[in-house]
Amino acid sequence: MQLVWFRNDLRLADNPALHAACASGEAVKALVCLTPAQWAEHHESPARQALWQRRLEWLEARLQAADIELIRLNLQRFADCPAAITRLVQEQGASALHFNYEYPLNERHRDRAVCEALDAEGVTALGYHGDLIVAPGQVLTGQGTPFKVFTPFSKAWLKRLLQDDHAPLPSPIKAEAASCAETLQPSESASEAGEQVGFSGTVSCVGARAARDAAYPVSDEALHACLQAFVREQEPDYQRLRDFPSRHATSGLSPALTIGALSARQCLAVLKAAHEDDRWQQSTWLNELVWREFYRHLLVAFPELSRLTPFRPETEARITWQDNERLFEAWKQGETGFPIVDAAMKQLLATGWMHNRLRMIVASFLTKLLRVDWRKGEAFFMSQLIDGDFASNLGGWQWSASTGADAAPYFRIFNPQLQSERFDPNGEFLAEWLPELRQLEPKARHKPGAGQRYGRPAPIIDYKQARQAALDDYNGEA
DNA sequence: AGTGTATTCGC
DNA sequence: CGAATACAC
Repeated sequence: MQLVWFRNDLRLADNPALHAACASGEAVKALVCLTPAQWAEHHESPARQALWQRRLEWLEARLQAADIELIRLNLQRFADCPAAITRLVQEQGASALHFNYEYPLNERHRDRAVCEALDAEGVTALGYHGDLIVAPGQVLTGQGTPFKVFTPFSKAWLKRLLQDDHAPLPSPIKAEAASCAETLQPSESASEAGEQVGFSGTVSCVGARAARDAAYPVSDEALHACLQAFVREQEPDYQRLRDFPSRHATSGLSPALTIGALSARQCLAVLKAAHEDDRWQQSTWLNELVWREFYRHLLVAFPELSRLTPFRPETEARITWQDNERLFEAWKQGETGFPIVDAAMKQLLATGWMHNRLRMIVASFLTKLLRVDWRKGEAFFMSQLIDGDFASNLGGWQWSASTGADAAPYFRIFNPQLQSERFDPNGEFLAEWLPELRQLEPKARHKPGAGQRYGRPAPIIDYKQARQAALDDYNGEA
């Protein structure tokens, strides 16, 4: 008997670990380790945990139909895994354990300890790079070193991609009868989406509204319909429309990617299939998937990143973080008095999801204007996001704080009002999340007047002063 | 994946 | 005098 250990790879197709176990010809059982104390330490959000559980139930039903039992080990922390899995392997008489790698350091330590424990029992434990399109270590500079800058990485990544066939692995489990297929809600589902790359996984089907209703679909039928619909109908306009939060022009597949209900490789396959020529290679949406790959490759090449150390410590040494709990609290609650920041935070609090353009705006606001340590923002995002993904979130926050690989220069400070006017020109997004502002003319919503506040708080900082203070601090003039 | 300010251009 | 451009931060 062989075991497949499912983690954030809750899928049947394009799953190398499941594929290998089934290919052995032996009986197969599936395993999950429930480690709520560890998830809490990782600030994993309730929304993400609920999505993972729902998808697990879907997966369990499919596995059962193929006579694959799902075994749940109720543990607390990753450190409990080696002993519990060893005991299980002995009880079940398993000959091998298969799993797909996860790249944060705690996960890698967990997996190494499990491998060593099983090795001592004479049981084979095998890992696979099922989470990535191109495996870590496969994209290197001419000197054989890892890339630290995105643009050359992406060129080398594409070149490496084209050297191999990256067709997704088929599901080793026969398709089920359509009876348990989720039905897609008409019209809304495919268009409400968003994807995240800077800060999170990348893709979901239903955006904001659905998250609030716990209505992100978890069946393959629904997820693949969403992916197909996005690539066919929205991806062509993705570059033009993605930065406007009110347009719902992103894929919204990030929660599914983050828990591995969909793989990046499956996304790529659908994108390629939609093109008869090579133009898919220029897709801006593909570029977002490459960001996801980049941040995972970095995490493998520079394991210390997992300890929340700045990628470039010399940059962070020049920053004095302010430990102002009042300002941090205002940011968390969406009560800063800056409409675009507050609307974005309200969207996050209400739905567990935030448009990526807005993630950049609120992260710049927190790190540059409030000068709150980026690690506080990183942890808060993880605690709220339904698509919380350690590598992407970490990469996004370090990019925003200008401490990361290929980060924004420190002086790149977003002006919240200009960003609002540029990316929500008609004030529609503001009106959706700050209903008090609906009484204002669209153009006036970006900056409520000095006297009348229309039910919104006064700005907690003076933008010009805060911007100058950040620059002065960084330049050593403080 | 930016902003602020000075300078120049064009009417 | 607004738009385009240049450049510093």
